[in-house]
Amino acid sequence: MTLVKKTPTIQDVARFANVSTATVSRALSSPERVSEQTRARISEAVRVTGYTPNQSARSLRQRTARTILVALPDIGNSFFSVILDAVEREAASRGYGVLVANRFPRMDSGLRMRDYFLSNRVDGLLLLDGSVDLEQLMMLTGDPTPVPLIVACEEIPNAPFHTVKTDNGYAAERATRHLIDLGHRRIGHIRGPDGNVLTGEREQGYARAMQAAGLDICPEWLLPGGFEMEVGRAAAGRFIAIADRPTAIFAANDESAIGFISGLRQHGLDCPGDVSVVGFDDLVLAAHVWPPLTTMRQPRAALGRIAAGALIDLIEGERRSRVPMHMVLSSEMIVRGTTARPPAPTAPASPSSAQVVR
Amino acid sequence: MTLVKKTPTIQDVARFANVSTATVSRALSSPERVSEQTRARISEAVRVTGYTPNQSARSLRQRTARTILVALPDIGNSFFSVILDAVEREAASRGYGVLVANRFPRMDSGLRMRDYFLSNRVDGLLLLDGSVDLEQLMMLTGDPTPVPLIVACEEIPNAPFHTVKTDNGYAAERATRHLIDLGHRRIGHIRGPDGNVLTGEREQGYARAMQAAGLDICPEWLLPGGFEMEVGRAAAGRFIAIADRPTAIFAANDESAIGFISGLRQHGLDCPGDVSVVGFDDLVLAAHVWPPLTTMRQPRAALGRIAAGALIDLIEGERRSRVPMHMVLSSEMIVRGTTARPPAPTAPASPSSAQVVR
DNA sequence: CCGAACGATGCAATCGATTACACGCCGCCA
DNA sequence: TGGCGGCGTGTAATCGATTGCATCGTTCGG
Repeated sequence: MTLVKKTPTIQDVARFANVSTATVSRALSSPERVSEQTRARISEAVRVTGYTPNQSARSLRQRTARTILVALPDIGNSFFSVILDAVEREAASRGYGVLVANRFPRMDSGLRMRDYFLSNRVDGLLLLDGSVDLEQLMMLTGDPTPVPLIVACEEIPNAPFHTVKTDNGYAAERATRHLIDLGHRRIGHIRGPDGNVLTGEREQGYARAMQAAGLDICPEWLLPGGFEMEVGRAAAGRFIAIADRPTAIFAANDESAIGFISGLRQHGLDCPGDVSVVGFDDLVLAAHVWPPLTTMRQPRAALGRIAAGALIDLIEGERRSRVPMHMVLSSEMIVRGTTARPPAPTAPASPSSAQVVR
Repeated sequence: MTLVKKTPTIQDVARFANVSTATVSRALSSPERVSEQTRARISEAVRVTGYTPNQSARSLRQRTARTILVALPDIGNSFFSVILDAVEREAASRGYGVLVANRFPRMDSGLRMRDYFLSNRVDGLLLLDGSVDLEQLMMLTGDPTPVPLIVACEEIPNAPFHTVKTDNGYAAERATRHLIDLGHRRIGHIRGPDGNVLTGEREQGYARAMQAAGLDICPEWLLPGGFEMEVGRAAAGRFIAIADRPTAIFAANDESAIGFISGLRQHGLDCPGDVSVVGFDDLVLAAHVWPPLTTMRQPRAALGRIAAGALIDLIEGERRSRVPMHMVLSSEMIVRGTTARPPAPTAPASPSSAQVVR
């Protein structure tokens, strides 16, 4: 008895309203082209039947999916997931769905992405990861099927893509200057992962600030790094072995900063008593560790929102401007509890030490 | 000159291989039904033309989208994003895409979800949030269009849905017992948010452990809570005002535990010196705060993987078993640095104090 | 030697919406 | 009054893949 009622189609609506399907379609997509009365009859019919347009049919005909693909290296990392949050919200507000592709560079990346596009499941790509294969990407975006693409957070060197990112270099400079202003003279740096663009940008910002203040950088102070806590903790091990230790560290991101601080503690050093630390990102976490972390805040929500918005603009206006656009958002210095004046020297620096204060 | 080459269709492949489109389709979806040679010619043709099936067309015809919708309250929260990670991986491995709907309960939830289904964009729903409107959900899943649905992590009381979750009650019991075994007798609890199922389950587990050990619970020790760090910090304020303070706290999740510890510190109390704390979840963060947090690990990756797998099973075998299935994963006790023996009493407890050790 | 059965393939309908084109009607202007 | 230009609507083609049914050989059992 209980017949499975089929989901209503545009045909049902048309029949109910006594018009053709063409008219129903028009009434829904460009209401001004349909007379007042018909429009009323149709919206009544839609209401009664409970009609929802079938997206597959629409996609097939119009060759659009109203969906964007967000490719990221690690959703599990809250740095990215906060961005994803903003992206999803912006996309939803413009009627777009968000498909996620996680662990992007590792898998068959290029292939899977190509599939998504060629199979018409997505209209554009938001790339939150600079470490992808440029070749494949170009193949995808270049002729004969140029694809709307925006790279956010990172940047692919020498690649002609639109980007949205923060002012990494300048932010690193400010972070370092903050330490200098507190009176630190020997300031070290925990680098980002090798091969990442951001690593270079932040390190250079750090170097510029040091140079501007007339401070030299001892090579030992550049600790090999990465973006994970473990790496920061390991850096602490190296750090305590340095003969004439810096009194402050600028870490390339919050995770390594937090790992570093926890490593310091294991070795009996206190932050900020013995060593001041500045991070980068301002993860939610940063405010809640102890001591709360001084850091450069990346406006991640804004970044996600802007990137998603720009991508959808790109999709909808088919004008893929030839010259790539670069949007730069500014970071904000957040001073909390991990930075303080340097400890008073307990003994004069040994004369053989390499570091210099000019 | 530069003609825009169209993306290849099944027609192109058929032409190239000198067969009909039907044969191409069969060669791709059920190779055993096509002769060896034809299959070879076709795969060659696919290779040459660079053909990828158009998903919209396929969806339209087969009424499936090969996509699942994951609804969650907050992607930005790493608790969820780690699950999402696993979900995405499992789904991808089975050829499914993952659409995300964030801040789920707040928005037009029911509506948006209905749209996703009715418009044939998704085949099933993975709900990581128990606080949704049951009515709307039933409307969606009930006849005439039953929809594959799995609720993970939480559970909707009295709703006939399949669920995948951890053994919250038992886990809470074990966490509490751990404190008891260390010698604590006055043990408090920071509750989860009001109205959340998990809040009750964890609180009851705590109560059971106390009762089993013959310990009474003073109402004051039940701190109003929530799942955010702020809440934990606030609880610390209440905590220090208690006349005869507990020597240990079982917090309903890691965030509130961490916030609580940081609040303790502000009030001059040490963890675990003065107060031991156990959390719940084992966020990545938990291992990296100071002191590293003792907690009950929820197997989040497994949970995501299993939930996604079960959902896809549900989608593919159309057998929506009438009786809802409940999968329970077991948690794991992770002992780190926030729990220790209770401090030696500095003075005999005042005789008027309310707490009791029987 | 005949017909059944089976394997391989083609034909054409189908999924549901969009849209180019055509048509009828009305009003306006010459 | 005839022609023209909108406006509102309908007809039917179209998007690309899947699939029920028909067809054509071949093989094999009786």
